[in-house]
Amino acid sequence: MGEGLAVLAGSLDTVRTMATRDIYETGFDEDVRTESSANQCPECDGRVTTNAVETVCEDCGLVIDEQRIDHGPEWRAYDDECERTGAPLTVARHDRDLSTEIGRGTDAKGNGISGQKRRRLARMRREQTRGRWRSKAERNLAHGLGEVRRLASALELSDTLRDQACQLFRSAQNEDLLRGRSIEAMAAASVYGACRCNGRSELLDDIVAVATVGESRVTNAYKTLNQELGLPAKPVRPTMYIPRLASDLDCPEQIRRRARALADAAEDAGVTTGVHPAGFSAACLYTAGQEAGRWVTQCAVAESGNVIPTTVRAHYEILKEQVG
DNA sequence: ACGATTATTGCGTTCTT
DNA sequence: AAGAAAACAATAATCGT
Repeated sequence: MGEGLAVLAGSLDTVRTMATRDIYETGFDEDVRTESSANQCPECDGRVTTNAVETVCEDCGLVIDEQRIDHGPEWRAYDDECERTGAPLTVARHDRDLSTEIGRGTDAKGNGISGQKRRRLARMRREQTRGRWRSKAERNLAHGLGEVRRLASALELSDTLRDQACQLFRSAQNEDLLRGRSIEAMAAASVYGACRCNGRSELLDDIVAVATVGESRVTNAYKTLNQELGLPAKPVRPTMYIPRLASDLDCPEQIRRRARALADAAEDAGVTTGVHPAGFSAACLYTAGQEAGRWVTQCAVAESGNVIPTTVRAHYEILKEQVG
């Protein structure tokens, strides 16, 4: 009995430890990305990975190719109830771009319009504009999607990613997550969520930098978004910080490559779970610098990674063990 | 600058109300 | 079921060399 309890206590301890180390490791277990060693980034010769939506350089973040999914037109049998045709729908506009615009000046044949007819058209246009938003919710949706589009454009995200963000915003509104939160905050959170779900290296700071609201509000919105919708967000990995920190420190190409290799090896070895990604990344750069003969100090890399030298030191020790 | 030691923080678990 | 508390790992702060 006593022995059994001891064993149970031991296993519980292990479980708890693992749970604690899981903070930065939540999300997908399997990595859907596949490496294509044949491809190299034209900008920096970095390694290139391809996922479901795009091919992107891991070093500089350059998007090399997008794999758009085009299922072609829908061909259906005659006994199907409906046929669909026309321009593709988009999730990026509140009315999916299906609304009618009433032009001015000319009719369909390009002839001029005058007099009574013009006044009638003007009235129709006014009513059309008034009736465009059937409800407050729809108005909010249009506002939110506009903001998402603006953010996506400011961050130079791909159309695919932008549409995912728009879809997230729609879901957020459908789940009534906007209550008590600003539309701008949820829009920013949607963009961030889309980035995280695709394993992109954009950080919260990057989104906040172009957002119109403060970081805390975006954080709050993203938290609820993540909780309520159960986002398949991928963990933030140390390798995501390497290019950022490297350019921040004017790092030589060779050292950056070495730091990447170190970070990759560490991730494979599973020693990066539960640690501050930026801190570990900073340690990788420091270690690579040491190997190449004292390139930067611990303090320097720590500062650019927004951590303290102690943290860099702790991971530096681990990296030395790894190498040796 | 680097290393060692101590303090703080944030987390999930577990016990309690 | 919700909150308090003890326990733990990672990080920050501090001091000494």
